[in-house]
Amino acid sequence: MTQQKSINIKALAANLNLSVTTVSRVLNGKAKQFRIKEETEIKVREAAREMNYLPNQFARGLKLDRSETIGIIVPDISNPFFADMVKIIEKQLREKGFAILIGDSNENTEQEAEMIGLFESRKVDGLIVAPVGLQFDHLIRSYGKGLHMVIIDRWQTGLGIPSVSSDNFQAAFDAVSLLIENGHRSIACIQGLNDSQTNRERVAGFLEAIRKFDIPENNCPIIGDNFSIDNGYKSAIQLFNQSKYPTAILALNNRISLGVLQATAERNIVIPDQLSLISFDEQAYSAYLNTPMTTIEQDKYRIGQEAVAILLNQIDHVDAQARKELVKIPTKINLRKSVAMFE
Amino acid sequence: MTQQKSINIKALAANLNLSVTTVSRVLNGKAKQFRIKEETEIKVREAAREMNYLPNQFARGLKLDRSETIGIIVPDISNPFFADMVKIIEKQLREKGFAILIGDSNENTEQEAEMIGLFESRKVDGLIVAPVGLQFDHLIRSYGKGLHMVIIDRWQTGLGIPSVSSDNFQAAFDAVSLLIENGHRSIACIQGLNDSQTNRERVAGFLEAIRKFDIPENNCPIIGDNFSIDNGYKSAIQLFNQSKYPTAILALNNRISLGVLQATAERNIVIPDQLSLISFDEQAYSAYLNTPMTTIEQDKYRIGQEAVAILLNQIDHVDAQARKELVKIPTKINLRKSVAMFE
DNA sequence: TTGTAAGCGTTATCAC
DNA sequence: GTGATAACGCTTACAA
Repeated sequence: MTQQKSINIKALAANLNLSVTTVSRVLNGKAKQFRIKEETEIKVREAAREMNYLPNQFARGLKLDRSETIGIIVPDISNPFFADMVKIIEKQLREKGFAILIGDSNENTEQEAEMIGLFESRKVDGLIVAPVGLQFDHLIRSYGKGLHMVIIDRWQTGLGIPSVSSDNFQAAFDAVSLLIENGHRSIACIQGLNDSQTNRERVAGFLEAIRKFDIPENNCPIIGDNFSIDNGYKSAIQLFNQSKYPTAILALNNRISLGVLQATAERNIVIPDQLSLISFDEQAYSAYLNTPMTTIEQDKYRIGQEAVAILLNQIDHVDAQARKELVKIPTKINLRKSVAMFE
Repeated sequence: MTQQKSINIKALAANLNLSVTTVSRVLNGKAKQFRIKEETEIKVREAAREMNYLPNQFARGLKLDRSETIGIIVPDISNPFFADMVKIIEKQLREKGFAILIGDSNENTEQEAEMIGLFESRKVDGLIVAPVGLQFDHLIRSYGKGLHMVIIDRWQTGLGIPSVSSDNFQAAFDAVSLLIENGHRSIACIQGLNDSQTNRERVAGFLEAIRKFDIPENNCPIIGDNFSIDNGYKSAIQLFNQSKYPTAILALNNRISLGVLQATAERNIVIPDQLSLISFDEQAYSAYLNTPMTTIEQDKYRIGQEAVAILLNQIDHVDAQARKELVKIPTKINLRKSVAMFE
């Protein structure tokens, strides 16, 4: 069975004894502008609905050089953070009539670049991309060629491409301040991929808080090297093997804190009695753990909203000069039982 | 800044002093077929790469009535099950050269139907859809019109549309059998949306196991009415309020079991000492909970693989008659510490 | 071995 | 108020 040709504007016009021009005008909302009889307009609209007319977007796109389609590329859609981002962005764009092409780069820069080609040849009107984040030249090149683009989450300084990201520095700073205000004087940071911008900022916020409150840095180890469960587990075990381990841990993402939980269960360390824990990334389960976890939650909704707004601005040629290079979105802390007053 | 026109086949041909025909043939891999000089072929390929030629898919699609694009519609991409499905399907289809249009129906049938229109006008070559699952006529209509389609997860009997789904009956049957073999004689089932096919099958499997082992049905309450955390929580509390509550719970999805966890924490019920628990849906956190949870894991990879295979078959007009209406994919149990020998 | 030209379904320009 | 027609960039039947 082959896809049945759906009706086209020519057939629709023939059916109505009208020219394609008139039909096209009505269907594009230009009836007033061309002073088309109201009677005609109604006839056209009704027939279109009845005959289930759907404009062929190939023909439309070819003529208008516009697809009403936006591409989204994320490094891993099975990561709930990105899945949520996609959901939010898809909804907003669909409400504006756009369709969404999705790409999962699988944390692979080469695939990311390939996808951009795939999307360019499908003439996307713009691109929202959460890059792998280690190389950016292909992005810069496409943006330079005139492809409308917004980067979310994993930006980098000096890219020249509009970006939207959480205020990771402030988030870490606030979380650590909270721990300190609760009496903690020895706080460990289990970090992720060292040369990602995200990690750098979170670590910087951690350190800044330590310094501001004059906590000896020696009491506050920064360990770990990637964003995996395993790294969280191993780093925690490493801490627990010391005679006097820190009274609190800041985990720089949700995988790391899962690893920490595994380690505490194994060592029978009770949270928060023997260890306080704050983790980046609110998750569906965060509130339902044995000890509900205090988390740093990113405002995905606002990140998506800003990204969409900036992209549509680019597409509409508006505000070309007023664009900020980086929009920082504040985070919030979900205070739960995994943080206790120490001493 | 407007999107810079990328080079077209005409310009490319002019640059090479060749006709567009020849260039088109080379680029479509028909060089042999038309006995184009190898020298010419190489020249063309090099120039295309150098000048960064990308075929305009509007023009191509208009001519060929084919988009090399597949639509995927899911009811909620923030649900990790569907996010994983999308990841798997996207990868497989991209490897075959397809781009993916994504739609999130937000558990709303009307939006689902609207999206199908959006995708049809973009001339998707086919559709993989996990429907909301309460109404199917719009799907049947589109499929009847010749839109290639595969349904995953939430199928229904008698649809006439090829479907791929986990063997929910067998999964529940196996899980309950396991509990019974571990000495449990009073097992509760906390169910989800009552009139969804998925729920029906899982409950049927639960009952079948109970009967097969001659467990009194009175000892095995089936309660709950939707797939939410809250329903899991309330149902569990309802059970715990009885003087003698069941020794084991089967939770029909991951949200429900989160609610159960919340209730056990609140009531200081220790898993598995006082209660065994098996939950549908393996999750990232399942293995890292205080008591690692025994889960029923769906084989998303195989579901995706089968769905893609069936869809591509439809598109290639192959095997039109050999198609099965429903492919059932076996599940597996991840045995962890939340199930204990009772007595 | 390569080229010419028609046609896919729209929209926009110009004409009436 | 409405219509005829060129053009968008590609593939392909037919020519050479």
